[in-house]
Amino acid sequence: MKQAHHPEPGEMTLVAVLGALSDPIRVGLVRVLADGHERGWGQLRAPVAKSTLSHHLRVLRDAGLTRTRQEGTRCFVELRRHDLDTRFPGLLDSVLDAAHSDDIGAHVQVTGTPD
Amino acid sequence: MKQAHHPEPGEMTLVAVLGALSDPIRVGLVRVLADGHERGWGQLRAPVAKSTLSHHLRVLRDAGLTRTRQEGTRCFVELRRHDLDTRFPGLLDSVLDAAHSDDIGAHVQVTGTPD
DNA sequence: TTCGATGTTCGTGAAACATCGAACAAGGTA
DNA sequence: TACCTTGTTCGATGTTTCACGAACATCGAA
Repeated sequence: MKQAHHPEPGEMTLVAVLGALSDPIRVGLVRVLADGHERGWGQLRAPVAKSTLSHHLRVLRDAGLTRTRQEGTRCFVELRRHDLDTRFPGLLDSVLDAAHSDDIGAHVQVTGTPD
Repeated sequence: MKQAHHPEPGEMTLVAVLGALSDPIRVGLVRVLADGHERGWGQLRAPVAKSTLSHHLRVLRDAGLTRTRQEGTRCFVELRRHDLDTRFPGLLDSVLDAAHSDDIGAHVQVTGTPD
């Protein structure tokens, strides 16, 4: 389990961010993380195999949307809201608004148990 | 040359719009159209073959970002800014701001001659 | 050290995408 | 009518993406 790369705000590209958000599952993940809380992998419930979920989380991370932290064998994700808002002002909010009103990615859920 | 389908605002989906914007050439096209003027195909200068340009314009149209009008054998495009702003408030503006500050899609140009 | 839990990576296949050139259709023009 | 211009569609090709299960690596607990 190697430490993944997180792009600096300056390394983030608009096209990569929009590409990362052009998938319902990833929009669902972002929605789930939008409350600002860090979540453990295990809390994330998405209708895909774990390797596929790992893939989607990687796409989000590589685009700079999320930050991954490792603690022992557990992993935690959080939304890089501040970095995003600084780099692309207003973008995340408008996407979240639209995702909410259209209920995109609703099949991605988070369990109540903290781990 | 058949008449293309334009989705109603209610038929537009967030994921399709973001997917359409996850390509530098298409972002460039949107930037060029962002001044609100209608443009003829022939004014659009992009570093791709004409069939590829046709493809990109179709993706934009299918996602609901642009409207195509036909006049004789010429075609004209314009940005559906009002529809976009109504359907996904703030989204287009934040994307255009980001595209401008990062100069995304700058290799897409528009010639001065109206046709 | 052995086992179980947690994620990542690999190998693979299907689908989607970007791209091109060639062929085509339709409207003007000579 | 013949030709030219304009844009679409088609077929081929190579790349990327999404998906899965299996194998692997790592850590903590028994």
